[in-house]
Formats: sequence, structure tokens, C-alpha cells
Amino acid sequence: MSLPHAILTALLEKPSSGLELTRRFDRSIGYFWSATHQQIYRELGKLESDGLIRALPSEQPARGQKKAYEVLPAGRAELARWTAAGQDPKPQRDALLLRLRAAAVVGTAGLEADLGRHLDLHRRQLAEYEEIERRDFPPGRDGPEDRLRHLVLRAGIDLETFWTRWLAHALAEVAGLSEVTGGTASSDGAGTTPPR
Amino acid sequence: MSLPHAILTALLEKPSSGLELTRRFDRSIGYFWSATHQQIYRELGKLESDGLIRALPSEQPARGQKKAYEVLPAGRAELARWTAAGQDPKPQRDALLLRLRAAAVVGTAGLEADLGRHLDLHRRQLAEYEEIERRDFPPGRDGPEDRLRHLVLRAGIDLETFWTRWLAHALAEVAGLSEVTGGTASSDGAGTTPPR
DNA sequence: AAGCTTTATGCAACTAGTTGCAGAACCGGT
DNA sequence: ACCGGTTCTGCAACTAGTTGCATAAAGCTT
Repeated sequence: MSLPHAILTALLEKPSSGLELTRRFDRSIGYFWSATHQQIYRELGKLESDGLIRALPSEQPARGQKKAYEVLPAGRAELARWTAAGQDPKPQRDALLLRLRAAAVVGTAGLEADLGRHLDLHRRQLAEYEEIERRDFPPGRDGPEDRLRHLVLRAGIDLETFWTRWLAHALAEVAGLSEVTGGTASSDGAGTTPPR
Repeated sequence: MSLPHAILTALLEKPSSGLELTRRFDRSIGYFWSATHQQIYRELGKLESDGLIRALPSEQPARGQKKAYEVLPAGRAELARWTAAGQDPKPQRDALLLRLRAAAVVGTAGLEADLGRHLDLHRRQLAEYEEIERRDFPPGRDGPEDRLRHLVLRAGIDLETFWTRWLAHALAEVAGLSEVTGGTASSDGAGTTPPR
């Protein structure tokens, strides 16, 4: 139940149309709460009919016509309420870790390439975050809002740093394994599931 | 599309009934791929009708009666296929970071308590992981399967370490902010959304 | 043996997120 | 003025995950 609040936040930062929101989700907000344009349009409709946002009155709002929204007081209040409320963390889901665990049972064949690809992706993301930090948070700018936003960015940077390190380590480990066993570790499951 | 593979992995490690699987998901597998008993029962049915697993023939399988499953060769093959195949990482979703960003706009009121609660949860999880490491990976045990499983556990430990550190830092930062502004930073949105 | 609790399996309905497609305006070039 | 690509909005159908409840057997209690 966070998408509407992600949208409210984005709209408070700057009133936007559906597509503008989509683009901003692809850049900044989407780094920790991604959404497709479909979700966004649907949610905008819902938020409007709930009276939390409204379409800025401009040109006639026809199909294929840009339509910008702004947050109403009720929307700001709802966002404040949600921000203050406690929430339990969502259960984790990480397919890569799961695959590593599966590899312990069925063998590591084919894993290396994908680990490398992930490493590359995380390196890129890290570089992007660092670029943003350089651009948006030069030493000096540190009003309350900046400090909070910087904190969030730091989480992103540190997370990507963690993943690049871990993936590099994992890659070395997996490479070591396939070297020893000649391509696949325990691909017959011996040692874990004894043949019956 | 990872749940069936999580189940196959778990069943290869040890044939189990639905409830046993559920419990094991709550402990080890669920740390990086959680699932409710509902998902598991449904998926077991699907996997069985697809011929990837089968019910161990034992007592008559009536309702309210334990029914254990084991993986068939086709299931092992499917798991190996999936493990080897490359997959794009799922888009990130982190409600806490989102809330911090919202707080930059609507104020930090009420955040501190919840940050503290999250810190506590992550500390507990970290302690649990470290306990598992002590118990299951004493120095010496390092066959191929152990190395891979240990690698996964290390990811968990390092992630939780990261979060506890970051949360402690965030908590200090937020406390500093509310001290300066008297409880809420920029709760009227000034500075970000100039009043029109 | 009658009732209560726990264990185990499962159905049905719902919410959130994804994918594929389509239609209207707008913006160039010819 | 017409055509073709791009922008912008949106519907419909699907997949994955969650919540609430039902039902059957087994074990314990009196």
C-alpha cells in the first residue's frame, strides 16, 4: 500500500502529468519504489476520485493530452499520516540468493555468467548514485530536507557498494568451485540428497 | 516466478509435507524468499500435476492427513535449468526509504519511533544469522555445497549489518533534525513546494 | 465418550503488480 | 494536406501474493 504515497510525495515535490511521473519514477523515486505507467495512471485516477489530488485546470483534458495533477490538502494530510505510522517491513525476496542456494543442490553450471552480469548492473547503479551525489549534494547544502534526501541516497550507495563487493566475492568463490570439480559442483546432488 | 523453484530446492534438501515446508520457509529459505502456507499448498498441487514432484505413497492421503512430497527427475531438471538461466533483477521496493523521502516533504513527526523499531528488528535478525553461522558453519566444513550456502548466509549477515549501521545513523540524523526544528522539519512543505 | 485444542490441508475472494495492446493528439518532413 | 513516428493516456487480461475462513483428523482433558 505504498504506491499512492510514492505518487503523493512525487507530486508534492513537483506537480506533474502521468508520463512525467513515470519518467521520474524511472529516475529517482523508482530507485526504491518502482512503478509502471499503468500503475501510475490507475492510481492517479483513484487518488483524484478520493479527493487527494486534482487535475490542474489548463487545456481541455482530452485523450492524448497532457494532464497535470497537484496534491490537495487532504492528500498532504494522508501522506503525513502514513509517514508517521509504523509499518512492518515486507518479507524479503531475492531471487539471486535463492538461485545460489539451489545451485548448492543442482550444481553451479551457468551461474558465473549471470553473477557477472549482476555485478556489472550494480556497478553501473553505484556509479549513477555517486554521480547524483556529486551533482545534488555538494558540501554545504544541508537544510533539513537535503539531509533526509541525502540519507536516502547514502542508503542506495552503501547498498550497491555492498552488492558489488559481495558479488565479486561470490564470483571468485563459484569460479573456484567449478575449477575444482570441472564445471559443475555436485550436479548429481550427492552429499545432500543421498541416492535412495 | 521463483516460488516453485524455492519449493523444489527445499524438497531436494529434504522431502516434506506442506506444513513442514511452511515451517522451513519461516526459518531458513524464507529469509530470502518468504511464502505463506497458502502459496505453498497451491504450488505443491501445481508442481504435482505438472509431474515435477510426487506425493510419497504412505498412509491414505485424506484431508487433515500429512502428505509428504519428493522431487522427480523432471523437477530436478527444471530446477537446474532455472538456476543456470540468466534473470534480470526485480525492481527494488523499500517502503522505509520511501517514507524517509516523504518525510523530507511533510515532516519527520513520528518517524523516530519506527526507525528504532526497525533497528531493533534488524539487530535481532543479525543475531539470528550469526547464531546460524556459528552452529552450521564452524571452521572446517567447506565442501562445495557448504561454501555456497555459507556465501548466501554471509550476504544475509552483511546486509543486516549494513541496515543496523544505516538505521543507527538515520536515527541520529532525524533526532538532530527534530531537536533543531522542535519536532517536525518543514511540516508545511516550505522550501520544496512554495505556496502558490 | 464428549468436548476442546492443536495440527494439517485447503477453498475463495481480494489486493498489488505486470504485460500487451490501442487510440488520440502532436510534430516533423515532403 | 498527408503520412509516419513519437508522445501521452488508458483499457483489459493476466500473474503473484495475501487474508480470512472452513474442514478434517489427532491428541488431551475431564
